[in-house]
Amino acid sequence: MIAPLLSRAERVREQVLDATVALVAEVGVERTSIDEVASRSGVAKSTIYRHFPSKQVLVIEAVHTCMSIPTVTDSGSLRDDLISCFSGMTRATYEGKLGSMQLSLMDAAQRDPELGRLLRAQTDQKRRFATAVLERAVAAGDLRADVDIELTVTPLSGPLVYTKLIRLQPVTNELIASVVDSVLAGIVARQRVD
Amino acid sequence: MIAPLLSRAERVREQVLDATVALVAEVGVERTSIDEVASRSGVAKSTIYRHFPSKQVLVIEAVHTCMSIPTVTDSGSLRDDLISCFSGMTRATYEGKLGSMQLSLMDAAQRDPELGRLLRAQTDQKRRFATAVLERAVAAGDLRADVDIELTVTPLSGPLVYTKLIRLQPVTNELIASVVDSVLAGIVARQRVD
DNA sequence: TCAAATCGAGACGGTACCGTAGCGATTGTT
DNA sequence: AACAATCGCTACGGTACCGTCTCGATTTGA
Repeated sequence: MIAPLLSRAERVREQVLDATVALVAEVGVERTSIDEVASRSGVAKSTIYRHFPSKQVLVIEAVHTCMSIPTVTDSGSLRDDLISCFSGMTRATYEGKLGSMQLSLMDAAQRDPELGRLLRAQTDQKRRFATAVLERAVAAGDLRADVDIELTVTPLSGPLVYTKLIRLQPVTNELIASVVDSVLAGIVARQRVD
Repeated sequence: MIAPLLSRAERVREQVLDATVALVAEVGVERTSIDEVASRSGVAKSTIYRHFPSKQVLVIEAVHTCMSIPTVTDSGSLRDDLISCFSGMTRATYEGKLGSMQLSLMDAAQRDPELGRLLRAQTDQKRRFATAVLERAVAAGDLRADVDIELTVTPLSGPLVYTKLIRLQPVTNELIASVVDSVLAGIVARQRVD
Protein backbone atom coordinates (compact mmCIF):
# COMPACT_ATOMS: atom_id res chain seq x y z
CA MET A 1 0.00 0.00 0.00
CA ILE A 2 1.21 3.48 -0.85
CA ALA A 3 1.35 6.27 1.72
CA PRO A 4 -1.98 6.03 3.52
CA LEU A 5 -3.24 9.42 4.58
CA LEU A 6 -4.57 7.80 7.72
CA SER A 7 -3.48 4.68 9.50
CA ARG A 8 -6.05 1.97 9.90
CA ALA A 9 -6.58 2.89 13.53
CA GLU A 10 -7.22 6.50 12.60
CA ARG A 11 -9.58 5.48 9.83
CA VAL A 12 -11.55 3.28 12.18
CA ARG A 13 -11.75 6.00 14.81
CA GLU A 14 -13.05 8.46 12.26
CA GLN A 15 -15.69 6.11 10.91
CA VAL A 16 -16.94 5.33 14.40
CA LEU A 17 -17.04 8.98 15.44
CA ASP A 18 -18.83 9.98 12.24
CA ALA A 19 -21.47 7.31 12.69
CA THR A 20 -21.91 8.29 16.33
CA VAL A 21 -22.42 11.93 15.41
CA ALA A 22 -25.00 11.02 12.78
CA LEU A 23 -26.83 8.71 15.14
CA VAL A 24 -26.90 11.14 18.05
CA ALA A 25 -28.17 13.83 15.70
CA GLU A 26 -30.95 11.51 14.57
CA VAL A 27 -32.17 9.73 17.67
CA GLY A 28 -30.51 11.54 20.55
CA VAL A 29 -28.00 10.48 23.15
CA GLU A 30 -30.18 8.04 25.08
CA ARG A 31 -31.32 6.02 22.10
CA THR A 32 -27.89 5.85 20.54
CA SER A 33 -26.55 2.33 20.94
CA ILE A 34 -23.13 0.89 20.29
CA ASP A 35 -24.68 -1.89 18.24
CA GLU A 36 -26.22 0.64 15.89
CA VAL A 37 -22.98 2.60 15.67
CA ALA A 38 -21.20 -0.64 14.75
CA SER A 39 -23.80 -1.45 12.12
CA ARG A 40 -23.66 2.00 10.51
CA SER A 41 -19.93 2.54 10.66
CA GLY A 42 -19.08 -0.92 9.41
CA VAL A 43 -16.81 -1.31 12.40
CA ALA A 44 -17.32 -4.31 14.66
CA LYS A 45 -18.58 -3.65 18.15
CA SER A 46 -15.55 -5.31 19.69
CA THR A 47 -13.33 -2.94 17.71
CA ILE A 48 -15.30 0.04 18.92
CA TYR A 49 -14.61 -1.04 22.48
CA ARG A 50 -10.92 -1.30 21.64
CA HIS A 51 -10.95 2.44 20.88
CA PHE A 52 -13.49 3.81 23.34
CA PRO A 53 -13.97 2.51 26.87
CA SER A 54 -17.69 3.23 27.07
CA LYS A 55 -20.64 4.74 25.30
CA GLN A 56 -20.37 7.86 27.44
CA VAL A 57 -16.80 8.57 26.33
CA LEU A 58 -17.63 7.79 22.72
CA VAL A 59 -20.50 10.25 22.66
CA ILE A 60 -18.46 12.98 24.30
CA GLU A 61 -15.59 12.56 21.86
CA ALA A 62 -18.02 12.47 18.96
CA VAL A 63 -19.67 15.69 20.09
CA HIS A 64 -16.26 17.22 20.53
CA THR A 65 -15.42 16.66 16.87
CA CYS A 66 -18.45 18.73 15.87
CA MET A 67 -17.50 21.80 17.82
CA SER A 68 -15.90 24.45 15.69
CA ILE A 69 -14.36 27.70 16.77
CA PRO A 70 -16.03 30.83 15.36
CA THR A 71 -13.90 33.70 14.20
CA VAL A 72 -14.09 37.32 15.32
CA THR A 73 -14.15 40.11 12.81
CA ASP A 74 -13.01 43.67 13.39
CA SER A 75 -14.61 45.91 10.81
CA GLY A 76 -14.64 49.00 12.98
CA SER A 77 -18.42 48.98 13.09
CA LEU A 78 -19.85 47.59 16.32
CA ARG A 79 -23.10 46.72 14.61
CA ASP A 80 -21.42 44.80 11.81
CA ASP A 81 -19.08 43.00 14.19
CA LEU A 82 -21.95 41.92 16.43
CA ILE A 83 -23.95 40.65 13.48
CA SER A 84 -20.95 38.81 12.14
CA CYS A 85 -20.20 37.36 15.56
CA PHE A 86 -23.68 36.00 16.21
CA SER A 87 -24.12 34.91 12.64
CA GLY A 88 -21.01 32.77 12.91
CA MET A 89 -22.01 31.36 16.28
CA THR A 90 -25.47 30.57 15.00
CA ARG A 91 -24.08 28.62 12.09
CA ALA A 92 -21.66 26.79 14.37
CA THR A 93 -24.23 25.99 17.01
CA TYR A 94 -27.72 25.73 15.58
CA GLU A 95 -27.07 24.43 12.11
CA GLY A 96 -25.69 21.15 10.96
CA LYS A 97 -25.26 18.05 13.09
CA LEU A 98 -24.53 19.96 16.27
CA GLY A 99 -27.78 21.83 15.93
CA SER A 100 -29.71 18.58 15.69
CA MET A 101 -27.94 17.26 18.77
CA GLN A 102 -28.42 20.38 20.87
CA LEU A 103 -31.56 19.54 22.81
CA SER A 104 -30.60 15.95 23.42
CA LEU A 105 -27.17 16.99 24.64
CA MET A 106 -28.60 19.60 26.97
CA ASP A 107 -30.97 17.03 28.41
CA ALA A 108 -28.29 14.37 28.78
CA ALA A 109 -25.97 16.93 30.38
CA GLN A 110 -28.42 17.16 33.28
CA ARG A 111 -27.38 13.66 34.33
CA ASP A 112 -23.87 13.44 32.89
CA PRO A 113 -21.47 15.86 34.61
CA GLU A 114 -18.78 15.28 32.00
CA LEU A 115 -21.10 16.23 29.18
CA GLY A 116 -22.30 19.14 31.26
CA ARG A 117 -18.77 20.47 31.57
CA LEU A 118 -18.27 20.15 27.82
CA LEU A 119 -21.40 22.11 26.99
CA ARG A 120 -20.71 24.70 29.64
CA ALA A 121 -17.22 25.25 28.29
CA GLN A 122 -18.70 25.68 24.83
CA THR A 123 -21.29 28.24 25.88
CA ASP A 124 -18.75 30.11 28.00
CA GLN A 125 -16.45 30.31 25.04
CA LYS A 126 -19.18 31.66 22.79
CA ARG A 127 -20.14 34.16 25.41
CA ARG A 128 -16.56 35.37 25.59
CA PHE A 129 -16.54 35.97 21.86
CA ALA A 130 -19.52 38.26 22.21
CA THR A 131 -18.11 40.08 25.23
CA ALA A 132 -14.84 40.56 23.38
CA VAL A 133 -16.63 42.44 20.63
CA LEU A 134 -18.40 44.63 23.14
CA GLU A 135 -15.25 45.31 25.15
CA ARG A 136 -13.46 46.33 22.00
CA ALA A 137 -16.25 48.82 21.32
CA VAL A 138 -15.87 50.24 24.81
CA ALA A 139 -12.13 50.58 24.29
CA ALA A 140 -12.73 52.33 20.98
CA GLY A 141 -15.20 54.72 22.57
CA ASP A 142 -18.16 53.45 20.57
CA LEU A 143 -19.79 52.29 23.77
CA ARG A 144 -19.86 54.04 27.11
CA ALA A 145 -17.64 52.38 29.70
CA ASP A 146 -20.43 52.00 32.24
CA VAL A 147 -22.40 49.62 30.03
CA ASP A 148 -22.78 46.27 31.78
CA ILE A 149 -21.37 43.91 29.20
CA GLU A 150 -22.52 40.74 30.90
CA LEU A 151 -26.01 42.19 31.06
CA THR A 152 -25.85 43.04 27.38
CA VAL A 153 -24.92 39.61 26.01
CA THR A 154 -28.07 37.98 27.38
CA PRO A 155 -30.54 40.09 25.35
CA LEU A 156 -28.37 39.48 22.30
CA SER A 157 -28.08 35.69 22.61
CA GLY A 158 -31.47 35.09 24.19
CA PRO A 159 -33.76 35.87 21.25
CA LEU A 160 -31.67 33.64 18.98
CA VAL A 161 -31.82 30.73 21.39
CA TYR A 162 -35.54 31.27 21.87
CA THR A 163 -36.19 31.34 18.13
CA LYS A 164 -34.27 28.14 17.54
CA LEU A 165 -35.15 26.01 20.56
CA ILE A 166 -38.61 27.20 21.53
CA ARG A 167 -40.15 28.47 18.33
CA LEU A 168 -38.28 25.89 16.26
CA GLN A 169 -37.70 28.46 13.54
CA PRO A 170 -34.49 29.21 11.67
CA VAL A 171 -32.21 31.95 12.96
CA THR A 172 -31.93 34.22 9.95
CA ASN A 173 -29.52 37.05 9.46
CA GLU A 174 -32.50 39.37 9.40
CA LEU A 175 -33.40 38.27 12.92
CA ILE A 176 -29.84 38.73 14.10
CA ALA A 177 -29.67 42.22 12.61
CA SER A 178 -33.01 43.08 14.18
CA VAL A 179 -31.89 41.91 17.60
CA VAL A 180 -28.57 43.72 17.40
CA ASP A 181 -30.27 46.94 16.34
CA SER A 182 -32.85 46.64 19.06
CA VAL A 183 -30.28 46.11 21.80
CA LEU A 184 -28.03 48.86 20.56
CA ALA A 185 -31.00 51.21 20.39
CA GLY A 186 -31.81 50.35 24.00
CA ILE A 187 -28.28 51.10 25.11
CA VAL A 188 -28.23 54.41 23.28
CA ALA A 189 -31.58 55.39 24.77
CA ARG A 190 -30.35 54.65 28.27
CA GLN A 191 -27.19 56.57 27.68
CA ARG A 192 -29.28 59.59 26.70
CA VAL A 193 -31.35 59.32 29.84
CA ASP A 194 -28.32 59.09 32.12
CA MET B 1 -66.72 3.68 54.29
CA ILE B 2 -67.96 7.25 54.57
CA ALA B 3 -68.08 9.68 51.65
CA PRO B 4 -64.76 9.17 49.86
CA LEU B 5 -63.51 12.38 48.34
CA LEU B 6 -62.15 10.36 45.48
CA SER B 7 -63.17 7.00 44.16
CA ARG B 8 -60.55 4.30 44.18
CA ALA B 9 -60.06 4.65 40.46
CA GLU B 10 -59.48 8.38 40.81
CA ARG B 11 -57.10 7.84 43.68
CA VAL B 12 -55.10 5.32 41.68
CA ARG B 13 -54.95 7.60 38.66
CA GLU B 14 -53.69 10.45 40.78
CA GLN B 15 -51.00 8.37 42.48
CA VAL B 16 -49.76 7.08 39.15
CA LEU B 17 -49.71 10.53 37.54
CA ASP B 18 -47.94 12.03 40.54
CA ALA B 19 -45.26 9.36 40.51
CA THR B 20 -44.83 9.76 36.78
CA VAL B 21 -44.37 13.51 37.11
CA ALA B 22 -41.78 13.07 39.83
CA LEU B 23 -39.92 10.45 37.87
CA VAL B 24 -39.88 12.38 34.61
CA ALA B 25 -38.66 15.43 36.49
CA GLU B 26 -35.85 13.37 37.99
CA VAL B 27 -34.59 11.14 35.21
CA GLY B 28 -36.28 12.43 32.07
CA VAL B 29 -38.77 10.93 29.69
CA GLU B 30 -36.55 8.25 28.17
CA ARG B 31 -35.38 6.74 31.44
CA THR B 32 -38.81 6.77 33.00
CA SER B 33 -40.10 3.21 33.14
CA ILE B 34 -43.50 1.84 34.01
CA ASP B 35 -41.92 -0.56 36.49
CA GLU B 36 -40.42 2.34 38.40
CA VAL B 37 -43.69 4.26 38.31
CA ALA B 38 -45.41 1.19 39.73
CA SER B 39 -42.82 0.85 42.44
CA ARG B 40 -43.00 4.49 43.51
CA SER B 41 -46.73 4.95 43.28
CA GLY B 42 -47.52 1.72 45.07
CA VAL B 43 -49.79 0.80 42.18
CA ALA B 44 -49.24 -2.48 40.42
CA LYS B 45 -48.00 -2.36 36.86
CA SER B 46 -51.02 -4.28 35.63
CA THR B 47 -53.25 -1.68 37.20
CA ILE B 48 -51.33 1.12 35.52
CA TYR B 49 -51.99 -0.51 32.17
CA ARG B 50 -55.69 -0.66 33.04
CA HIS B 51 -55.71 3.14 33.23
CA PHE B 52 -53.19 4.13 30.56
CA PRO B 53 -52.70 2.31 27.27
CA SER B 54 -49.00 3.04 26.97
CA LYS B 55 -46.06 4.83 28.47
CA GLN B 56 -46.37 7.57 25.86
CA VAL B 57 -49.95 8.41 26.86
CA LEU B 58 -49.11 8.22 30.55
CA VAL B 59 -46.26 10.69 30.21
CA ILE B 60 -48.34 13.10 28.16
CA GLU B 61 -51.20 13.04 30.65
CA ALA B 62 -48.77 13.45 33.51
CA VAL B 63 -47.17 16.46 31.88
CA HIS B 64 -50.59 17.87 31.21
CA THR B 65 -51.43 17.88 34.92
CA CYS B 66 -48.43 20.15 35.57
CA MET B 67 -49.42 22.84 33.14
CA SER B 68 -51.06 25.79 34.78
CA ILE B 69 -52.61 28.83 33.17
CA PRO B 70 -50.99 32.15 34.04
CA THR B 71 -53.16 35.16 34.69
CA VAL B 72 -53.00 38.54 32.99
CA THR B 73 -52.98 41.72 35.02
CA ASP B 74 -54.14 45.12 33.87
CA SER B 75 -52.58 47.78 36.06
CA GLY B 76 -52.56 50.46 33.41
CA SER B 77 -48.78 50.47 33.30
CA LEU B 78 -47.34 48.60 30.34
CA ARG B 79 -44.08 48.04 32.17
CA ASP B 80 -45.74 46.58 35.25
CA ASP B 81 -48.05 44.40 33.19
CA LEU B 82 -45.18 43.00 31.15
CA ILE B 83 -43.16 42.26 34.27
CA SER B 84 -46.17 40.62 35.89
CA CYS B 85 -46.89 38.63 32.77
CA PHE B 86 -43.38 37.23 32.35
CA SER B 87 -42.95 36.73 36.05
CA GLY B 88 -46.03 34.54 36.13
CA MET B 89 -45.02 32.61 33.04
CA THR B 90 -41.55 32.06 34.44
CA ARG B 91 -42.93 30.61 37.62
CA ALA B 92 -45.34 28.39 35.69
CA THR B 93 -42.74 27.18 33.22
CA TYR B 94 -39.26 27.21 34.67
CA GLU B 95 -39.92 26.49 38.29
CA GLY B 96 -41.28 23.41 39.97
CA LYS B 97 -41.62 20.01 38.39
CA LEU B 98 -42.39 21.35 34.94
CA GLY B 99 -39.15 23.30 34.98
CA SER B 100 -37.18 20.15 35.74
CA MET B 101 -38.91 18.33 32.91
CA GLN B 102 -38.48 21.08 30.34
CA LEU B 103 -35.33 19.97 28.55
CA SER B 104 -36.23 16.32 28.53
CA LEU B 105 -39.68 17.12 27.16
CA MET B 106 -38.28 19.32 24.44
CA ASP B 107 -35.88 16.59 23.43
CA ALA B 108 -38.52 13.89 23.50
CA ALA B 109 -40.87 16.11 21.50
CA GLN B 110 -38.43 15.92 18.61
CA ARG B 111 -39.42 12.27 18.13
CA ASP B 112 -42.93 12.23 19.60
CA PRO B 113 -45.36 14.33 17.51
CA GLU B 114 -48.04 14.13 20.19
CA LEU B 115 -45.73 15.55 22.82
CA GLY B 116 -44.57 18.10 20.29
CA ARG B 117 -48.11 19.32 19.78
CA LEU B 118 -48.62 19.61 23.53
CA LEU B 119 -45.51 21.72 24.02
CA ARG B 120 -46.23 23.83 20.98
CA ALA B 121 -49.73 24.54 22.23
CA GLN B 122 -48.26 25.57 25.56
CA THR B 123 -45.70 27.94 24.09
CA ASP B 124 -48.26 29.40 21.70
CA GLN B 125 -50.57 30.08 24.60
CA LYS B 126 -47.85 31.80 26.58
CA ARG B 127 -46.91 33.85 23.56
CA ARG B 128 -50.51 34.98 23.19
CA PHE B 129 -50.52 36.19 26.79
CA ALA B 130 -47.57 38.43 26.05
CA THR B 131 -49.00 39.71 22.77
CA ALA B 132 -52.28 40.45 24.53
CA VAL B 133 -50.50 42.78 26.94
CA LEU B 134 -48.75 44.55 24.07
CA GLU B 135 -51.91 44.85 21.99
CA ARG B 136 -53.71 46.37 24.92
CA ALA B 137 -50.95 48.96 25.20
CA VAL B 138 -51.35 49.78 21.52
CA ALA B 139 -55.08 50.16 21.98
CA ALA B 140 -54.50 52.44 24.95
CA GLY B 141 -52.07 54.57 22.99
CA ASP B 142 -49.08 53.66 25.17
CA LEU B 143 -47.44 52.02 22.19
CA ARG B 144 -47.41 53.19 18.62
CA ALA B 145 -49.59 51.11 16.34
CA ASP B 146 -46.80 50.35 13.89
CA VAL B 147 -44.80 48.39 16.46
CA ASP B 148 -44.38 44.79 15.28
CA ILE B 149 -45.77 42.88 18.23
CA GLU B 150 -44.57 39.48 17.07
CA LEU B 151 -41.10 40.92 16.67
CA THR B 152 -41.29 42.34 20.18
CA VAL B 153 -42.18 39.20 22.07
CA THR B 154 -39.02 37.40 21.00
CA PRO B 155 -36.57 39.83 22.65
CA LEU B 156 -38.74 39.70 25.76
CA SER B 157 -38.99 35.92 26.08
CA GLY B 158 -35.59 35.10 24.63
CA PRO B 159 -33.32 36.36 27.39
CA LEU B 160 -35.37 34.53 30.00
CA VAL B 161 -35.19 31.25 28.10
CA TYR B 162 -31.49 31.76 27.53
CA THR B 163 -30.84 32.45 31.20
CA LYS B 164 -32.73 29.38 32.31
CA LEU B 165 -31.82 26.78 29.70
CA ILE B 166 -28.37 27.82 28.53
CA ARG B 167 -26.84 29.63 31.47
CA LEU B 168 -28.70 27.41 33.96
CA GLN B 169 -29.30 30.37 36.21
CA PRO B 170 -32.53 31.37 37.94
CA VAL B 171 -34.83 33.83 36.21
CA THR B 172 -35.15 36.57 38.80
CA ASN B 173 -37.61 39.44 38.83
CA GLU B 174 -34.63 41.75 38.52
CA LEU B 175 -33.71 40.10 35.22
CA ILE B 176 -37.26 40.32 33.98
CA ALA B 177 -37.47 44.02 34.87
CA SER B 178 -34.15 44.65 33.19
CA VAL B 179 -35.24 42.91 30.00
CA VAL B 180 -38.57 44.69 29.90
CA ASP B 181 -36.92 48.08 30.42
CA SER B 182 -34.31 47.35 27.80
CA VAL B 183 -36.87 46.35 25.18
CA LEU B 184 -39.17 49.25 25.95
CA ALA B 185 -36.21 51.63 25.73
CA GLY B 186 -35.39 50.19 22.30
CA ILE B 187 -38.93 50.74 21.10
CA VAL B 188 -39.02 54.30 22.37
CA ALA B 189 -35.67 55.03 20.73
CA ARG B 190 -36.94 53.75 17.40
CA GLN B 191 -40.12 55.76 17.72
CA ARG B 192 -38.06 58.89 18.22
CA VAL B 193 -36.02 58.14 15.15
CA ASP B 194 -39.08 57.53 13.00
C1' DT C 1 -74.86 -9.88 52.07
C1' DC C 2 -73.26 -11.06 47.74
C1' DA C 3 -71.99 -10.52 43.04
C1' DA C 4 -69.21 -7.61 40.00
C1' DA C 5 -65.62 -4.73 39.38
C1' DT C 6 -61.14 -3.57 40.53
C1' DC C 7 -56.83 -4.34 42.53
C1' DG C 8 -51.85 -6.32 43.91
C1' DA C 9 -48.40 -9.51 43.15
C1' DG C 10 -45.79 -11.82 40.21
C1' DA C 11 -44.50 -14.39 36.17
C1' DC C 12 -44.19 -14.38 31.27
C1' DG C 13 -42.17 -13.89 26.30
C1' DG C 14 -40.04 -10.71 23.62
C1' DT C 15 -36.83 -7.18 22.67
C1' DA C 16 -32.92 -4.28 23.17
C1' DC C 17 -28.84 -2.97 25.10
C1' DC C 18 -24.13 -3.27 27.54
C1' DG C 19 -19.59 -4.80 27.77
C1' DT C 20 -16.63 -9.10 27.22
C1' DA C 21 -14.51 -13.00 25.02
C1' DG C 22 -12.90 -16.30 21.49
C1' DC C 23 -11.12 -17.02 17.01
C1' DG C 24 -10.16 -16.94 12.28
C1' DA C 25 -8.98 -13.36 8.84
C1' DT C 26 -6.73 -9.19 7.47
C1' DT C 27 -3.29 -5.83 7.71
C1' DG C 28 1.12 -3.61 8.34
C1' DT C 29 5.91 -4.32 9.35
C1' DT C 30 10.50 -6.08 8.89
C1' DA D 1 7.99 -14.51 3.64
C1' DA D 2 7.01 -14.44 8.39
C1' DC D 3 5.40 -12.26 12.32
C1' DA D 4 2.62 -9.35 15.53
C1' DA D 5 -0.99 -6.27 15.85
C1' DT D 6 -5.40 -5.26 14.66
C1' DC D 7 -9.73 -6.31 12.87
C1' DG D 8 -14.55 -8.65 11.76
C1' DC D 9 -17.71 -11.82 13.21
C1' DT D 10 -20.24 -14.16 16.43
C1' DA D 11 -21.80 -15.51 20.65
C1' DC D 12 -22.26 -14.81 25.45
C1' DG D 13 -24.13 -13.49 30.32
C1' DG D 14 -26.36 -9.99 32.49
C1' DT D 15 -29.63 -6.35 32.88
C1' DA D 16 -33.60 -3.58 31.96
C1' DC D 17 -37.72 -2.62 29.88
C1' DC D 18 -42.41 -3.32 27.54
C1' DG D 19 -46.93 -4.93 27.49
C1' DT D 20 -49.73 -9.14 28.65
C1' DC D 21 -51.53 -12.49 31.55
C1' DT D 22 -53.15 -15.23 35.60
C1' DC D 23 -55.02 -15.58 39.96
C1' DG D 24 -56.13 -14.70 44.57
C1' DA D 25 -57.46 -10.66 47.48
C1' DT D 26 -59.91 -6.43 48.12
C1' DT D 27 -63.23 -3.06 47.37
C1' DT D 28 -67.51 -1.33 45.70
C1' DG D 29 -72.28 -0.84 45.07
C1' DA D 30 -76.79 -2.87 44.71
